[in-house]
This record gives sequence, structure tokens and C-alpha cells, in this order.
Amino acid sequence: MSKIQHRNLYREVADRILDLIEQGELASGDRIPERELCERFGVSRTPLREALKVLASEGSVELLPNRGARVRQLTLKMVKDTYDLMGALEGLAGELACQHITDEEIADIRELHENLLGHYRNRELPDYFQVNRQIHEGILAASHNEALLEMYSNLSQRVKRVRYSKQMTDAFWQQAVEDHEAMIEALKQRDGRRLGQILRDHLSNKLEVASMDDVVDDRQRA
Amino acid sequence: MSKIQHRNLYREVADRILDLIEQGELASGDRIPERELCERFGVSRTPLREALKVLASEGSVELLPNRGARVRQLTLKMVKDTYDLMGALEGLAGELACQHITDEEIADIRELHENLLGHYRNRELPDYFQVNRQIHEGILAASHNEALLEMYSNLSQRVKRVRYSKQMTDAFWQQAVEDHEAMIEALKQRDGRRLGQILRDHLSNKLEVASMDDVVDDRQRA
DNA sequence: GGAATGAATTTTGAATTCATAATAACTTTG
DNA sequence: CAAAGTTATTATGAATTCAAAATTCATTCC
Repeated sequence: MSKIQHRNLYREVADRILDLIEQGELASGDRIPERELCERFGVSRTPLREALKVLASEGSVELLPNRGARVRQLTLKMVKDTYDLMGALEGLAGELACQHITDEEIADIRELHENLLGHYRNRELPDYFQVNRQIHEGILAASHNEALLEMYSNLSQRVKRVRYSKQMTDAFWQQAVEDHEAMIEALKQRDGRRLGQILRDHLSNKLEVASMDDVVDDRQRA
Repeated sequence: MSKIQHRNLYREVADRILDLIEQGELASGDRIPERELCERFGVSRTPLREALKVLASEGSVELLPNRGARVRQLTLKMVKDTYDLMGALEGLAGELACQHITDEEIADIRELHENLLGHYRNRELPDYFQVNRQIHEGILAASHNEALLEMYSNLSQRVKRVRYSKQMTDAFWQQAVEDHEAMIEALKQRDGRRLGQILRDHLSNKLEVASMDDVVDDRQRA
């Protein structure tokens, strides 16, 4: 039996709105129709409006006074800025992880890394992506810094709707795997400075393969 | 004539609650009395509760389902974690600033630095603190990374209620001024890596002089 | 035909109301 | 008198209501 959901209604609504945005049902710049979503979710306007306010403070939604909420437009600059930030946070996470990581956590990550290599050899891209994410989450978690985790997941939520191009070239992929090899090595040696550096650079590669759907160029803002 | 502020009521309320927290009128861990604040601010519960939800997502307030809001307790670990994060962000800001800063911005910061030195020589601590803050804000702004600014100011808001000990020793003070000298030098040479490093270390010094009033040790959590 | 003006409609912002959960106060009983 | 149970009170969560602002639509006038 699943755990009793004592969550707040507004958070539930917020998450469902985020889903709609991620799924693209609410597109970048779209107006968010209060009444319609209320009917759809079967809630009154009160929790829905609370959700919108929280989403605005989280950066996914824009609130125009007396003119409702809309899905925040992502500009190319915003995405780049966000990636810079995430890179810095991953870098810090790497440094902290090397200080605080437990043997158990290190073993878990190494196991994930083995899986990663397997998926790379078999050219199983979706599986590779999933394990890749798990490894990065593992390092973040190993930093044992709650505020860092929170901030990272907020940033990552903001750019979730950016779709990555499927044409991840072999060269990119190989580079990524080499990065991961180096990460594990640095982690093993608990070389925080180095792990931090690798993680920073690693992320900037990821940006290069991002195909910026839904992302508007800075000059043509709505 | 100043621009008409068409701000949302909930944001107004949120800021006033933050003031109460900062002023210590609402202490760490205190329950936040809805009805009382409504009367005090002359608003209904709707905008007040919206404000609380936003403050919760910003990390200043804690929401217990069916049991109201309270001022989030700061543990020593949380403050340390937050300072680590702010250090990383300042470091990134330094790197980015060296890439993007304009000549005008650099001139402004150098002027502030001259003021800082003056206040140091005259032992004007409050003025020194103010100019110090302006310099750091200047570097942050010179990064030209909106998301970074937003995150940093959120973090800084969270730890605003931590009071710094007045007994800033001469040694600390001198070290801080030397750091600032090095910063300006790195900025002038646009040596991002170096400026980043200085900023990171600089902040960790600040933490050492923080006397942790209102901060609860991790073991004795409420 | 098109811009401008002024209702009618819709949408938003905020107060109020209502139902339910939590807390406090009061019995009752051992 | 203390512990357990019961009722009263208060606080919270969410729906509803009401007022103000924005938008739409029709009409007038050039």
C-alpha cells in the first residue's frame, strides 16, 4: 500500500502544471487559462492560483499583474546562463562530494559507471541517458548539501523542456564517456578540485548538443 | 516622478513578513500567526497565505500541513551549506564578470574599491560593510547572468538573519582588504579563474566571523 | 472601410464563507 | 489526583463570492 499523500493540494497542482509544460501541452509563452485548468484538475481557483505563484517564484511561470500567468519564455541566453550555473553547482558538488562521500556511495556510483559503459558499448542511448542522470544525481547527493540539491533541481526543472537533439554524434558520446572515466578516477582519489573541473566542462558539452526547440532567440522576444 | 509600482499584494505581504523575520520580531522556529498578521497588514487571508507559500518555496518559511507556517529554523549545517553555495556562485560570477564586464562597470567597481580603502584607513566599519556589499553586488551584476543574480539573492535572503559578530579583528579586516586588492587586480587583468578563486575563499572567511545567533546546532533540532 | 467610443463579457484579485483537522478545555472515571 | 475520553474552540484548507480590471464586441462617426 502506497504512502498516504499528505501533500498540499497547491503543490500537487503545481506539479501537474509543470507536467503540462514539460509535455508541451502548455507551450512557451502560452497563457495559462485558470478556469480551464480548474475544471480539468477539479479544484477551485484558490489552490490553482497558489500554485501559479509558487511556480512563478520557481521561475517556470511569469505573472503579469491583472493579466494572468503565462509559461515563461526561454531565451537562448537564459538557457546558457542556467547551464553555466548548473555547471558551477555540479562543480561544487564534485568538490564537496570528494570531502564527504561515503564508501557506500562511491561503490554505488562505480556500479552505475559500469552500467554506463555497458550501455555505451551496446549503443543503448536511452539507457545510457538514464544511467548518466543517475550518476550525476549520485554525485550531487554525495555532496550532502541540501541547499545545493534544491537549487540544482530547481534549475534543472526550468530547462527541462529544452529537447536534446537525437543526433548525439559518436565523437560527443565518446568524449562524454571519457569524461565519466575521469570523474570516477578523480572521485576515487577524492580529488575535489579535479572532479569539480571535469563536471563543469562536462556540462558545457551537453549544452552544445541541445537543440533549442521552444527556445527563442534573445532579439525576438515576445 | 517615480514609476507606479503595480506589484502584487502577495509579494508586498511576503516582503513584510521577511522584514519581520529579519528584524527578529518573528524568531526562528516561531509559528506565524495568520489571523494576527492579516489584521496587522490589513489584508485578508488569501494574499497572506499566497505569500507564505511563496516564502516556503524560497526557503524562509516552513509549511506544516494542517499545522500552519513557521519561520524556518537555521541549523549550523544549513548556514555552512548556504555559504558554500554562495561562494561557488560568487566564484562563477567572478569568472563570468571577467568575460563580460564593461569598462564602465570596471571603473565603478574600482571607485568603490577606493572608497573601501578609505573607510578601512579611517576604521569606519559600517561604511566599510556597506561599500563591501556594493562591490560584491557589482561583481555579481557584472556577470550579466540573471539566473545567477536571482539565486544568489535568494540564498542571501535566507541567511540574512544571521548576525555577524562585531568583534571583527584587525587581522580579519586586513585580510579582507588584501583580498579586495587581489580581486581588483584580477578583475583588471580579466583573470576569471583567479578572481573566482579569490571570491570563493573570501566568503569562507566571512563565515568564520559570523556569530551564530538564531542558529541552532544540528543535533538539537526542534 | 477603418478608427474611435462605449457597453457587455470575461478574467483577475482579494475577501468571505464553509468544512475539516488540530488544539485546548472540560468531564468523567479509575 | 491523574489519565482517558469527550466536547468546545480555534486554525487551517479550499470553495465561493464580490469588486475591479482587462478584453471583446458592437456601434458610431469620419
